[in-house]
Amino acid sequence: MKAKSEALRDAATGRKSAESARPKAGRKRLPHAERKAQILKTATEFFADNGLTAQTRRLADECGISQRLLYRFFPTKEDLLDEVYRQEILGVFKPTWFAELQDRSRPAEKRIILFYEDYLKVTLTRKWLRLFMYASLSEARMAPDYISAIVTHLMEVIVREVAEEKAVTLPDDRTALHEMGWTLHGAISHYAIRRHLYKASNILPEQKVIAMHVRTFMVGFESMVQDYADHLD
Amino acid sequence: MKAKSEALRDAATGRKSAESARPKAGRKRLPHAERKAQILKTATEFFADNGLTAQTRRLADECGISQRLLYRFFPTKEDLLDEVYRQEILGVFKPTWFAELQDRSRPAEKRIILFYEDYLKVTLTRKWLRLFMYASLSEARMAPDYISAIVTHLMEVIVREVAEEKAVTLPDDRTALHEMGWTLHGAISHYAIRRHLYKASNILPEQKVIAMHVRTFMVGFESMVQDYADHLD
DNA sequence: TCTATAAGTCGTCAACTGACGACATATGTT
DNA sequence: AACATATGTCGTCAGTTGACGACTTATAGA
Repeated sequence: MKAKSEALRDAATGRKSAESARPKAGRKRLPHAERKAQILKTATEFFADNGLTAQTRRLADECGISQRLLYRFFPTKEDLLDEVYRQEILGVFKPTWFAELQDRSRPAEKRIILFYEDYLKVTLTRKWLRLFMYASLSEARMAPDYISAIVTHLMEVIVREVAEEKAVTLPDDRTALHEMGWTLHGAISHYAIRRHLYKASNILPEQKVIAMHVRTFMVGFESMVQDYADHLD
Repeated sequence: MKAKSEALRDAATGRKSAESARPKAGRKRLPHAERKAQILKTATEFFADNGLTAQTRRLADECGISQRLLYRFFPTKEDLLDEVYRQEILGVFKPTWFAELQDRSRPAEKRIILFYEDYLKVTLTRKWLRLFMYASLSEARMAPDYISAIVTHLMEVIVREVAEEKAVTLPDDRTALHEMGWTLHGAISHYAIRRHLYKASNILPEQKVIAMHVRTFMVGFESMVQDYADHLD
């Protein structure tokens, strides 16, 4: 490697100009499970920052261990990536969300706001979002089919709950239901994308944004359903 | 490279198992400008598919030329990437959008729908979106500040136009105005992201989705503004 | 204290990668 | 036909990678 494209390369490899990494002098010899957990934790941040193509040597530096040791825990880099993905991306979804969204002792708007406050907390972090994007972009079968299915289901639940509360009759087309839900979800997700991927500054606080988007969704709900019905070809 | 992580590697490098590429036997010796244009066109697709870390050799294959020839046109890979970004990502924004959005001889809803139909056509394609995402994720200064500024401006125009038509008084906080616009823009952008990045199937046609989201935005506009005012701390 | 074993490192291999000097050839002009 | 020049290729260099065999050493149980 000559010099011209150092910046690009460094970004992709995870190199830091001045070499940070912990003082590898610290304590050593962790038990297997503990070391593995530490590697996974570090790897999550590392790959989220530097992309899935970042190098194992840099990761090892970041962990304060030799590159060889990584291969005592994971047969290949891909296996490591798989485990990071499974734990950090898939692992954060909470089955309780479905139940809570359908708890009709509370008004739907309240339920949806509470859901999104929790949802944003675990999934729409810098770490999660960047990792998810890198995974989505890669051709790997790690692809977000599973997540897509979960979110689609969440959308359907949200739309049905609002319709129930507002006594609105929904169309039979479930795809349309999902798209209606995505109206809200897309807006909120995009807030997170803007914040963590586009590094936007001058951004409103999370709670306010959620409240605003949910309100808009609730108020426009009837006419959205009506509009769909009107546009049937 | 041994064998285990072939799939991952191949995805990142742009290799195709059975080696596609055009029959490089075809006609040769294009004039400078023509060849450069061909390279840029191919490079756009190539990097959109395989990421910014894909290799120059594979790109050369894809172009049907030798790797060396690439360096007759671009001093470094980074320069090539810069030019792709400038042409394909930045180059598609149309200054006329601002004027058209402010043409009050038409109803605001109509203007916004027309705008988004055009906007989706040029920016929210697979090629554009993936490239934009890769660029956003990379630490490179190629970062989307410029785009962010343009879109933010578009948002402000849209919000002001709707407010004018509906005779609604807007808050002074411009950040709030932008966030209101992002309500709509995020929802529509996210539709494209879902479609091209998450490879979602079962998706409603573009026009319908735009109409639905714009309608929801228009109907909920007053209460969104009101809600913002209510939540001032 | 001795030792088995788990925890960890060194050094290296082969393929990959950006970059480029040296060389080859098509094409139009005279 | 001869030539100048732009178009294009070959081969190679040096630094980078994922992967792994061989080796070292801390630590707990006998």
